[in-house]
Amino acid sequence: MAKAPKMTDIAKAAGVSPMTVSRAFKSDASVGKKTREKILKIAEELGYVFDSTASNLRSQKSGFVAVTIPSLNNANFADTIRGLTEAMRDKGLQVLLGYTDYSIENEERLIEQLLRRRPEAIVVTGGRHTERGKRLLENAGIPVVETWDLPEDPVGHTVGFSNADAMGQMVEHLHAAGARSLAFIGGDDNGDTRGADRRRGFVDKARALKLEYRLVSLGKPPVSMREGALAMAEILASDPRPDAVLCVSDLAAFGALTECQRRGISVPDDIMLAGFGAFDLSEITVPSLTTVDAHAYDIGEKTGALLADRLRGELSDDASPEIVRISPTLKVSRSTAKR
Amino acid sequence: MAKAPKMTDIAKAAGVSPMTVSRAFKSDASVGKKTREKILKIAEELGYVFDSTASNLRSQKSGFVAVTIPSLNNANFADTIRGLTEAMRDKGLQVLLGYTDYSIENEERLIEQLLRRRPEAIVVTGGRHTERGKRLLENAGIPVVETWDLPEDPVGHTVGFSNADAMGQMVEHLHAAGARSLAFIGGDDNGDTRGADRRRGFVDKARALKLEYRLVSLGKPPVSMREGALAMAEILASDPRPDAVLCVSDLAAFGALTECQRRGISVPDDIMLAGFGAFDLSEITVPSLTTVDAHAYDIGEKTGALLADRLRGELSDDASPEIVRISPTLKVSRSTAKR
DNA sequence: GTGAAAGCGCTAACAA
DNA sequence: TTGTTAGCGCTTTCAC
Repeated sequence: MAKAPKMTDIAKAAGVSPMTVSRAFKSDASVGKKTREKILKIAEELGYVFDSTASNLRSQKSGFVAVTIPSLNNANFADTIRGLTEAMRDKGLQVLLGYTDYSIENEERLIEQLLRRRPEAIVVTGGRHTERGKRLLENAGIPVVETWDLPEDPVGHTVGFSNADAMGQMVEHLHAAGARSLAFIGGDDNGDTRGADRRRGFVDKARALKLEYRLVSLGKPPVSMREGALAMAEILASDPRPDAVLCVSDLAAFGALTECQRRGISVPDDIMLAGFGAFDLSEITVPSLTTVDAHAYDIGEKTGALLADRLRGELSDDASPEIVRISPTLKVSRSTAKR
Repeated sequence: MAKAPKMTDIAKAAGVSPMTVSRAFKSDASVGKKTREKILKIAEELGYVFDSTASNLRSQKSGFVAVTIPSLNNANFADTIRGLTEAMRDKGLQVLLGYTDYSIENEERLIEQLLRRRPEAIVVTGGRHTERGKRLLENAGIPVVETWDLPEDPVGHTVGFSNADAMGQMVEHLHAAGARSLAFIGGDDNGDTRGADRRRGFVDKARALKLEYRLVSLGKPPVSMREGALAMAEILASDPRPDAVLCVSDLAAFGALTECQRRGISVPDDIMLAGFGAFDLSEITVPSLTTVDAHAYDIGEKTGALLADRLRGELSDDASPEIVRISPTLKVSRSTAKR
């Protein structure tokens, strides 16, 4: 196969200068209409593929927005990425994605790796980082957005919500539904700050309402369906049983629900059950799960909109770190509705 | 904030040439141990971040492997990406990911966009492409891998399996389990070739075994849990009912299962049910779902291994397109085990 | 609307 | 082990 043609090859073939070819590939540049058509036709015929690697270096714009999420295999984060990708697409920006497996040490390595690609902005999940990770973000010289959280000391912009408050609302709902003793199924502390915040919100609100409560913690995050089932088995074996079980995610809640099904325990009549995250399955389980919709897609979309603004007006960035608060919605459903 | 330091700045500060700094950042290059340590220390102090954008241009190596998947929000594809990412990480290669929403027109646009970044290889899901998409792949001048399928006319390498055969095995299993009339829940044709192949495998095998069968098709892929439930509702309303229902994915199967639960229909006693994909939930539902494990993670890992080989020995590539056959495993479980 | 010259920040190739 | 020179394929800048 012949060597891949470059811009000068197209220029020669079209009888114009490389600069004109370059302009022909930008939609807004000033090129004669016929000239452009001719150039694009020749380029297609020769199988020319624009080299953004060179363009990026010269123009000092990569067209990337770097993003880190804890896990690919999580519908919530996938939705956020979709929202972000779609908000960016029109602006000609591409998402460069990496996952951390819920480890801030991995996050640090990932951030460094991503910054080497010279993204125009970086979006991270959560507000907890290693010291060096945080320093890398601060010194990156590009807009930084922390999502899915409201960090106390944000690095840059924020698009998120209080996981603790959202879980607190859930506790209030269960209290109103008649529950007086609760259990919380979640992971250990390490890594998943959102999970830890939810647990904290649970504990604080349970105390405030003078409810009995207990915590069932499993290994490191994310808590799987299977672990949810194991935790529920433990809870069901206890005496007295709690009136309601709250879970760090719908996946854990679903696992817990199946354990009830296996044992012939009725949800919500024998025990109420709630999840977090409004995953697809929460709507279709029997009974459907009460959960919290954190509006994952919106988080991505609003992050994209925020960045689109910032990347337009050059200077406007360090001027004003922005905080976009998302309001999670409590979705009450059958699993907490005693008949 | 001061301007970001570049290699020459580090060189000056360390009293060496830029070339030595460059070498200090490659793990295998020949630099004095003390020199390297000094350089790395200074770089860290000055907050230097290596610019791979420039490196890529000069060395004509991007360090990217481009990957397209139909959807981010699918645990199977997420697993494949994890497998691929982990196989690549050691080789210093990064995955550049894009999703097509199950549309080969989107795929074409995506391929073009990805190729502009000059990836060192490209991995696509499935073997069906637009004409121009296929041409782009053929002319890309880099290794191409098609996955999750065994295309009749592969562009380059293949790491996949026959979706039709796998579903055929499932039909055989149900036949052996005593089913004589079957139904298949799946999507329409457009886009999801894997789904269409599974349906074809279902039909062919059902005919070969002289089983009665029917198809329940829903909108465009992916078939959701909700659609699975709707399809099952339709099937349960029919008379006579089929003995077994096969679904294009575990997600559809789970939706179908919940519909049975809602109506007090016992799976497997009243009707047998099977899915595809070995999603997490298949193990934990009540009853657990018979499914096909396509070894999604392996697909990614083996693709990574294949590419690592090809990207090492320069010439070995166009020499021999490789076909790596994955053997899906039938996972028989409670949902097809009549008591 | 188009072109010429210079250079983005690294590293290949060669030299010492 | 270290340095020098040139240049990767584009686009900025300035000129016409």
